[in-house]
Amino acid sequence: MLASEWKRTGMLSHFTVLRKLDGGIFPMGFTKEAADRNSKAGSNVISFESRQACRVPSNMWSKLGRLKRSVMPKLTKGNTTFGSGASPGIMSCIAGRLLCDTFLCARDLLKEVSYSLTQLAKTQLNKDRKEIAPRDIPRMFQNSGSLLELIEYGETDAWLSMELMFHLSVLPLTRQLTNISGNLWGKTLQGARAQRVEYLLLHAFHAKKFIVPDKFSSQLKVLKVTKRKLNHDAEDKAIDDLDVDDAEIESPHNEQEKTRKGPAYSGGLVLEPKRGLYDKYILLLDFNSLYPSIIQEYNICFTTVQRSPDGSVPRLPSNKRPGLLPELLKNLVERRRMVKSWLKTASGLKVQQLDIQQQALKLTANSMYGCLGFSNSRFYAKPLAELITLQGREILQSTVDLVQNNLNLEVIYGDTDSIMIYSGLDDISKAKVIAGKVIQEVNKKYRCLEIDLDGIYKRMLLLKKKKYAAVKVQFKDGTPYEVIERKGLDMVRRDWSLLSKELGDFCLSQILSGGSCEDVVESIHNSLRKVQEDMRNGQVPLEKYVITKSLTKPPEAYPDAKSQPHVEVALRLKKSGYVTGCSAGDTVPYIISCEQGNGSSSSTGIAQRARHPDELKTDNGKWIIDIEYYLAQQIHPVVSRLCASIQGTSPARLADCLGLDSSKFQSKSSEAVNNDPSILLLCAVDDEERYRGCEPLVVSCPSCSGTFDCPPVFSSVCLSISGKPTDAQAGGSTSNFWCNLHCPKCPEEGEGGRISPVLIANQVKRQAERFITTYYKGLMMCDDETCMYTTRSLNLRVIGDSERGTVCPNYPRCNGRLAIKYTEADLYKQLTYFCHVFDTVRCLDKVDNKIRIPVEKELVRIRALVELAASTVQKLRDRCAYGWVQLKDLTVTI
DNA sequence: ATGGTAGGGACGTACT
DNA sequence: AGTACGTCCCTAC
Repeated sequence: MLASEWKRTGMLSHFTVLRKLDGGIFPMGFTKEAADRNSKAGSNVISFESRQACRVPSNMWSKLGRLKRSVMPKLTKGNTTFGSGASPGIMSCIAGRLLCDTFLCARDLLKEVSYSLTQLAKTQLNKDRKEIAPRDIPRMFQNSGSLLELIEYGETDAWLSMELMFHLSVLPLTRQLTNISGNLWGKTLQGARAQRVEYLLLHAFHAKKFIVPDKFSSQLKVLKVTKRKLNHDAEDKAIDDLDVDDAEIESPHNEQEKTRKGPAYSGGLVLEPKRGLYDKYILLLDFNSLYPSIIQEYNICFTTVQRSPDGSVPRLPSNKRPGLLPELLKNLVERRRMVKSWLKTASGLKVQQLDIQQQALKLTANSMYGCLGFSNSRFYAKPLAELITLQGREILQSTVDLVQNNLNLEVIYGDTDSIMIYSGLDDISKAKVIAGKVIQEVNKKYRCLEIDLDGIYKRMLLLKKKKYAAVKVQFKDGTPYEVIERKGLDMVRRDWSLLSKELGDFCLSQILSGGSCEDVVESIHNSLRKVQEDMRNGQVPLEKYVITKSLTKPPEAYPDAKSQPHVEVALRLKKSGYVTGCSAGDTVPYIISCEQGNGSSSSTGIAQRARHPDELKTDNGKWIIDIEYYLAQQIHPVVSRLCASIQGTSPARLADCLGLDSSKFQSKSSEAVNNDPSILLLCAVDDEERYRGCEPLVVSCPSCSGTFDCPPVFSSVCLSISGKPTDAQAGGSTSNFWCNLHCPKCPEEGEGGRISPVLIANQVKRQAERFITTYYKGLMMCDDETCMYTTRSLNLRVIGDSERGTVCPNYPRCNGRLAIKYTEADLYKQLTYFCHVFDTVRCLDKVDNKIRIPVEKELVRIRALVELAASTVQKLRDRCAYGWVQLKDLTVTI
């Protein structure tokens, strides 16, 4: 139906049933208001139930379903099913009726950050939904006006769910899928994909007079396996009356699959990407429906493939007579081609119907392979699935070889069924010619398989396997326009905060803008500064910091959710009454665990968890939450992150600096760490500061025991690394990497005199400590802008005449004067310098032995984090006033 | 009861 | 302290 049709008044009717809250009454005037509305509508649109909840006459309740029943089934019977809110108990109540769960459908058909009704109404239907917190409901029962309002919200929710169903064309699509496969519509609506393929194959094999495999329940399988084992033990070779291949049933249970689903066989080939930013045309070619095509190309079927008894991958069939599977797929493809041809001349509602039909045909063809590899499928055929993926890998590899070796083109990436070719051309029409040539050459080799041009990228940033972005050139009526495509990057993932994603997306758009390197860097820096400022001023909405994660299992599946903090939270929310129906697939706020490490070993970094003795108390069955404790928990990730930024700092110490109760951040760190002065830097870091005039870092050489100054220009500390020392032992406490900073007194060759980052880091720490306890009283430095001379007052050597003041010893090159600074700022400056060197040393990227993070940026980052933490504290405090804290781990990376 | 594998990345714990 | 390895989540295909 068109929307205009079902939205017509009178097409749909509704009613609301209302009951009192426990121990409550209906507000004054409500009864009359409801009666008025009913008489106005001509029917009972509002009816209220003054008696106990759910007291339905025993002859009535089963009318919900089409099966007449006298005993109410247990509604919670069975697991609180995967993803769905309806348990088998509930399903049995509505037997014979179709249940369309728009939450499940939306999750299947759409890509959204959240699948809440509010979010979907906004993005799909462009409608605002009012959210009512459960805690507000009692208040709304207090007067007639607000109660009617509440009723309206409830009715709106029902309406929105239904509108969503129409919007997503759930019914037409599932009906088509069901018609194609010949299964039950109700099952398709539940999302039983494997069953659709099962029925499709059942019908096809039955029509050809094959005997189909038996269907085993999982219980039967277990029984059979144990029985078989017993038989083996007794060396009893008696024939089992339920005979099935040993390899197929036993192996999944025997091997790793017992411990939750490792892959059972190998899948698609992913090429190692040639990373980089490409700015000339890139061709994206991919095979159309690779796996269905392979089945047809090589005639892969139960009826054709000869399986080897040892469970190895079978050989390709030599049988030329088409098997059933290829025939079935061929049929689906042909039907789809026909539907698509009708589509060209169709109009109106017919277009929509045909389009859905072709979608359904494609979905069916594509899901066949997956079910061959599905261990619980009636048609489970691991050898076939393996053979198909093996062919896929070989086809991709041979295509790459052809393109590279015979056509002399550069393949920069490819995944399962696609290759990307860097043309190196500025001219799109020439690039297209190349694409045409490749397509021609590749397609020559195959009968059914077909490679095609899937897109042309103008620019592309290739970062890692499955992580890239590109400017895609598309055409509308012949005129080109550009779209940015993002694959696998942070901003397409749901588990990053909005702030981080927006910022990342902006940076990406700049990088792909084609502007000069300087402009791009400038503009990215500007945006980072802007965000930093916004965060400091509290202009970033709290929601942008929030991270949410989904549950893959129902909360009940985790009895003591030690390693699933979000699940633990979900359980608590449920118990506290705020969330009534939390189930797998729900998105829950991510809050860190209350558990502390087991204490038996040190953990990576200093991210120990806080624990408070009064964590949760129960009083008359109600949960009492220590707000301060939760506050500490909320901030703890932030604090830990900061600590990780500046090694050697304890959460407690940092909490102290941020004005928090440090006892709630107590970790097992040693006293020495707690006294580390680097924490003091946090309050003083200023990105405007320069370190000119700071006391240089003194490094002692491990070989000759002599000392020398670390270069005062910090970028020169950021040297590349000369490689691993030969005796570097994995697992030892020494670093595997070395700066090419070299002791000037030791010979250049050999191992002597090389300085490791760890050594520098230790020197920095020691010197910073010494500095802070002894020498901070006075610093003398030259006031000449270009001069770097600094000295401590304690060992001052002065050149010049005392009447004119103290002259810089760099005389005669320098005419500056030495000024004595006693300010605290200088202390911070010096410490900042140490910190700077320290962090520089820590910024070694072990992947390609290059230092990636310029020191200035690191400082900006630390400062931003400190500011963020401080403002977060306040925001969290505000939030706590309402009860549950919803702010999550902050992972904004500047 | 309710298709597949490959892979990145965060995080936690055990081990050396 | 550093590493190895497993779990979880989400994505690409």
